[in-house]
Amino acid sequence: MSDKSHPTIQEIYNKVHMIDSTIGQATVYRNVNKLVSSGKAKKLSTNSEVDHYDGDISNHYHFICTSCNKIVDIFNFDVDIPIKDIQKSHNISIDNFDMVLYGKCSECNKSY
Amino acid sequence: MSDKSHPTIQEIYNKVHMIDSTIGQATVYRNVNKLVSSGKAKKLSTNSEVDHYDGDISNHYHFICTSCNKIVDIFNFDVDIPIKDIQKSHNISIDNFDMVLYGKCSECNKSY
DNA sequence: TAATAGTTGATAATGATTATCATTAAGAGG
DNA sequence: CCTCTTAATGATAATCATTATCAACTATTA
Repeated sequence: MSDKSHPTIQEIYNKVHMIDSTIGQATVYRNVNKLVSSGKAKKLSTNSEVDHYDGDISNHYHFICTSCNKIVDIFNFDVDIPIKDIQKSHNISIDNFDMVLYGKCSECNKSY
Repeated sequence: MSDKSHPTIQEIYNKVHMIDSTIGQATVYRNVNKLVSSGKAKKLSTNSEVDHYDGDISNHYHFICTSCNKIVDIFNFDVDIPIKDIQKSHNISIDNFDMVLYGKCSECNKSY
């Protein structure tokens, strides 16, 4: 839950397996899914084939660098205003969202 | 490209196969991927296991009803302002984004 | 202690996507 | 029309992430 690296299941498994080598992949899948379905963690669906997971369930965006594939949290913006507007204008209720921004991070922009 | 239903590959295949039954799945996969990688269509990665595709590459959000799984386009908001702010404050360049909102549509909110 | 319910690890099964490959189609000169 | 080269196709096999299965183990309860 404290991991800020947005790991994949495989990365979580590797980490867990280091600590306790008796734990299998299935257990990691089961427990991560349990966290997600109980709302204690979030699944990040991206354009990459593997899902990433985030233990931070607070409202924030994600930025993915299309060069180095790094995932960065984006916190400093007011997300409530557009959400409320959309709810009102479309007569829907929004419980949750995933915003994924794609582009180049500052490091990858430097290199040419 | 004119299909506004955000179809899956399977749905595209079904439609295409009706028109010309000699066309196989592989061809649909290949050509849809070609459209996506050349920027003429977009892949929508959602929390569901199958990807959906959108021939409309203009900037807009998507709303997915968690009851009936309907996907709705959300156009009426100004997406440029937060994007520009984020680019400036994080020193990144954003080429593209996916915003997926999850909740209940007006029809599913009515039923109880 | 005994009974029941829940969790686990190993492995098989599933299902969406991708790779392979022989065949067919398309294009470019001549 | 021909030949040559290159690209696209359909069928099928392979891949890979995820899920289901199931016997063994653990926890809980009475």
